[in-house]
This record gives sequence, structure tokens and C-alpha cells, in this order.
Amino acid sequence: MFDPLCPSDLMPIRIGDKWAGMIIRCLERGPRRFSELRIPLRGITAKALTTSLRALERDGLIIRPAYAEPVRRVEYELSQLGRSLLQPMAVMCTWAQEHWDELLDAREASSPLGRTEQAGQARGQ
Amino acid sequence: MFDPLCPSDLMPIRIGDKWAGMIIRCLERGPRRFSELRIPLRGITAKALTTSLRALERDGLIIRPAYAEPVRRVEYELSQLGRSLLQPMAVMCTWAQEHWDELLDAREASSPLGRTEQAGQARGQ
DNA sequence: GTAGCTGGTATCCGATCGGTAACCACGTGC
DNA sequence: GCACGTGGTTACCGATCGGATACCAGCTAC
Repeated sequence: MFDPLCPSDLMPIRIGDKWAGMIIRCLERGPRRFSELRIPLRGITAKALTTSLRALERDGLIIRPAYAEPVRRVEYELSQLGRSLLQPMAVMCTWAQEHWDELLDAREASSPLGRTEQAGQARGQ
Repeated sequence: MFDPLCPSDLMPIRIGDKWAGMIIRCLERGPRRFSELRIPLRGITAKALTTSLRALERDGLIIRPAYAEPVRRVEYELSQLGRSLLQPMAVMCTWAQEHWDELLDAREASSPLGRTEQAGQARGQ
């Protein structure tokens, strides 16, 4: 789902820490379990996921109902507050999509190599 | 202009690095010189300001026309791209203003000090 | 010459970030 | 008993961030 080349790393806009934005997007379609989250996040370590989830929970953006079932079962889902973030996030995504090329252009132009680095990058040129 | 208590530090949404968002807001009203920027940014160090400005410049969000005057004179201003960020930023600010209280509430409730919540999740709903 | 302003750069250093690996409690299945 | 899966926690460790400090070049003013 999120590949390591995902623009999010390079984006000048970020939600929370490194993973928070992706986690929120993962939860957009409904509650997810701890181990379910680890899959789309491409082998995020348990520690990183826990850290991000705890931060989001602390900020009230997600809630963590723990079911009292025989087997341990925890689901994370967006709270009302978390859900309210989706609209601003969408705005940012729109901006990103519209201006991504300009951003890449600018970076390329100011890269120390200055070369046209034709290493397979067939973007808009 | 930006006091150290400014919410921006605690915000779950960030533009660029620590200072980038504030710099953009400083440039919103027109070009500013290096030393002019240092004032509203409350004693940001020259290094930090340079770093942020270079990053913004690299991303094409600001431009840096250097005037060939006898005295050294450099002004920074938002590029078209940078200006296009203002609208998404406004959306985020609106979100922040609307939900800031909820966020603080959540943090307070989950702070180690917040012992008032010993009755489970029954805080002020 | 020397001080001061401008717009920086270079160096050091402590704090934080983020990843790896090991471990843990609890319940299941064999 | 033992391994296995779930949902983590802990210790460690290198990389990076960000602040403090010192320094620099170019120009002006005295």
C-alpha cells in the first residue's frame, strides 16, 4: 500500500510523526487490528507502530477499544476528532497532487548534481 | 509574533521543519530580509534560519533575489508555489482553531498527571 | 585601524528519532 | 510440556535535529 518511494517522505506537509499520516489513512476505511496495520505499512516495526499509535491515542485522534475476548484482540479506529482531520488531509493531498511536479522540478534544479539525472525518472519531461 | 507557547509546536500537522511554517507566515505579507525574519521568530539562530530558508528555497517555495547593492542585501519572498500553500495552510489553521480544545483535552486526560480519570474512560464526554 | 552591521558558515554537542533485536504475558493447539 | 500467534515492552545504537558558539567576508562609519 505505501511503498518506500511514497511521496509522503518528501512532502513538506506532515501529520504527526513519520507514520501517523499513513496510519490515519489505513484507518480511514474502518477499524484495524495491530497486526493488520503492519501489513500496509510495509514492515513497520512493532515499536514504531506502538509509538505512533500511542501518540495518536494521546491526542484523541484514535481510540483503542480492547475486547475482552479469550484471545487478545485490539482494534484501533479513528475518533470523531481523527475523522475530522480527513478533510484537511484531503486538501493537502490535493495540493500535493497539483504541485508535486513543481516541487520535484525545484529540487532537481537545485540538486548539487545539476545533471538531468536521466536514471529512469520519466516524470513530466 | 510567535511566542514559545505557540501551538505550532504541539500541532499534529506540520509544514516542513520546525520553523518553515512560521517563516512562510512571516513572508505572507511580503518580502522580508534575513534579519527581519529573525525578529518575529524570537531569536531563532542564524543557522536554523539559514537551514530552513535553504530547504524552502530548494523546494521552490521561496525565492531569494540578492540585490547587487553596495551593502549586502537579501530578501526572501514566497514564490507562486509557496503562495499556493497558503490556502491549505489556512484550512489547517481552521481545523486547529476548531479542534484545539479537544486536542488539549485529550492530552490532559492522558497525561500522567491526569489522575482524575481513575474511573476508566469516563472523562468529560 | 577598528568597530559595527549584513548575511551568513563551521564546529561542537546534547537530545531526540527511528530501527533492530530480544524478551514478555496470555491464550491456543498438539 | 512446547511451539506459535497476538500485542506489545525494553535495551541498545547509530543517525539526525536543533541550539550555542565562534568565526568569516564585504562594506560603512569614525
